[in-house]
Amino acid sequence: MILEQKIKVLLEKGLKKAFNRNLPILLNIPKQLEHGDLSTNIAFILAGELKKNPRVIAQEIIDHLKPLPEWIERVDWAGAGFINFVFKPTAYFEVLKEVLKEGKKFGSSKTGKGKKVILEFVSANPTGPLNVVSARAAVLGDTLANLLDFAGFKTHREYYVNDVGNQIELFAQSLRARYLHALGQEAVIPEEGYQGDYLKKLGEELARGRHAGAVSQYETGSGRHPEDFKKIGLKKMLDWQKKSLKHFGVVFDKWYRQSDLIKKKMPQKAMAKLKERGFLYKKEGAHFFKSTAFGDDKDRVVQKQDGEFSYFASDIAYHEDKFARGFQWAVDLLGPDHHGYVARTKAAVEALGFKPEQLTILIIQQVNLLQNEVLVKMSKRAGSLITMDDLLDEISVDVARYFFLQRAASTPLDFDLVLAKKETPENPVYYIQYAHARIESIFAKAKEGGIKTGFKRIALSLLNLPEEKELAKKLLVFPDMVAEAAKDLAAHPLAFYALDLAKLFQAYYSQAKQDVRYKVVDLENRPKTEAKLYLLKNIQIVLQNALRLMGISAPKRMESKDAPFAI
RNA sequence: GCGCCCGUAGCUCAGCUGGAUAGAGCACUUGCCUUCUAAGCAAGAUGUCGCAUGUUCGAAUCAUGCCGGGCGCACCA
Repeated sequence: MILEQKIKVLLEKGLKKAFNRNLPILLNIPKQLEHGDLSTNIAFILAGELKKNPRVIAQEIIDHLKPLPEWIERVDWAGAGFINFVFKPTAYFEVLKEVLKEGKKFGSSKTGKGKKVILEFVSANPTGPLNVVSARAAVLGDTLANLLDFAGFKTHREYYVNDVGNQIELFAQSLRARYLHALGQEAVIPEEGYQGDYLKKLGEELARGRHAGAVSQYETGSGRHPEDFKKIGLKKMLDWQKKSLKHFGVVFDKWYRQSDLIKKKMPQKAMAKLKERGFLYKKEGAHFFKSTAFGDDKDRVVQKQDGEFSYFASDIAYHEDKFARGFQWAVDLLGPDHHGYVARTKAAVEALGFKPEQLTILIIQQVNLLQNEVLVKMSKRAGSLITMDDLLDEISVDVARYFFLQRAASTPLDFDLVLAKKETPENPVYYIQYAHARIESIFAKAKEGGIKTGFKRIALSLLNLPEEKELAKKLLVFPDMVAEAAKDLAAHPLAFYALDLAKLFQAYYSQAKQDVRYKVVDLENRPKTEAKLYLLKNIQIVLQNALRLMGISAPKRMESKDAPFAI
């Protein structure tokens, strides 16, 4: 909070005068209103050192804070020795001018100092449509990128395409089999291949093209070359994935192909570097990376007995390249099945000569898709999966995004499709959007009454209801929440914050039914109306900022009132 | 066996750089629509914060051990 800094300085001076000490001061906002606006436990910390009663210390500190700035009403100690500050109510509303001035930028900061950060997320195999787990990763990664941008970082969203290796071969073979089936020929889908319906359709599509005689660029001689299936299939899948992601509001800056990396011989180069640094050795015909030197459980194969590089070798090269491209910080979002990867990847980064803190790996826990409380088993190869697209057939992007953002990445997510649909009417996201829309319509009402909303001279003392102070407080805490969330790489505080703020507003608004003092638009009392609108404008700005960071729309009207959630 | 995540209200989860009476959403009960959208509001009930020990003036929060659940431990990607 902006006022917090001022209190800190005040306390520092007081400490110096009273005890000649210089301690880091922690302030927090008490849960109980009776405990004031800000409180500190500094007396407890000093008590240990000075061997004195914290209450006595607290009193001494308070004595040395005088004279108090005019915006502080009083300071006293309470409980076992907490020092509590109580502000004059107008202090908050005064500071709200900052919110108005900063508008869209309110809450942003320069803490990132323009540091270049690459976020890699989703990175699913390009062998099929994206499932709901990818959806979670996509929404979280996208929101974290927004958050980091807002906090002053320079972010880059990247999708790593595993277009090399066994899975792709199996995928191509599966597609080829489907294609041949469509032509009435015998063919077998590999045992570990991809059974999904989408490949059947694609195979048929390709076969139709052949019969029509329209397509030939993929054909060599009499039939399609096996490589073509890889190429065509890959393109189709990537286009599909891009489209699905776009529907979720997620657009990547770059789709980075593993095959490009291999073409450029980057694994070789990275391995050479590791060797040079002494972290590579040969055993039983394979090359190992000495990841145990950096805390991994065991050393990892980077070049197999058959001479091929392992997937991990490409990954090492990929991370090397991230830093070579000038990113100072790499954030990887991985699925829960990849958490065994954390130690070795961090080890690789360190072995390549980078600092361990330059790579942050976030594990996103699974999404348990439930249908009537029964777990839906998903397997891409078997073709039984609920895709991102399916999800958006059921619920809106706004709801989906909010749903995924409500939970910490480390928490598994239970998602009952039936329940999600049913719960839609009470979904918090509509509640938040409603708060925003409601403010909009209040402004429309005010405009009708010819109320000016330039906010030139606002009589702040007219904002004298306790809820108004609470609202202002909540608004002023927004930048701290954003900074904290960015620091923790956590998006869920945004979701909770928005809900809290909406809740405070809705409660405040509703009081007007019982109590005219709460009525915003009052043409008989224009100064009061303007003051309240000033507060509401600030609320709206902050709601917009919070929603924008989450990639959720801030509608001016809530439509379909009569049949709110007919599906 | 080793490693990672989780265990907080009936359900799903916040809170966890230790702080003063542990929160939200959903579900439940009871009220409230001549007044800026009732997609709403108010009131009510519910907790051995998995268990134990320790550190501390103070522990849901930190440490250690245990119990329970999930996931991972490939020369696959």
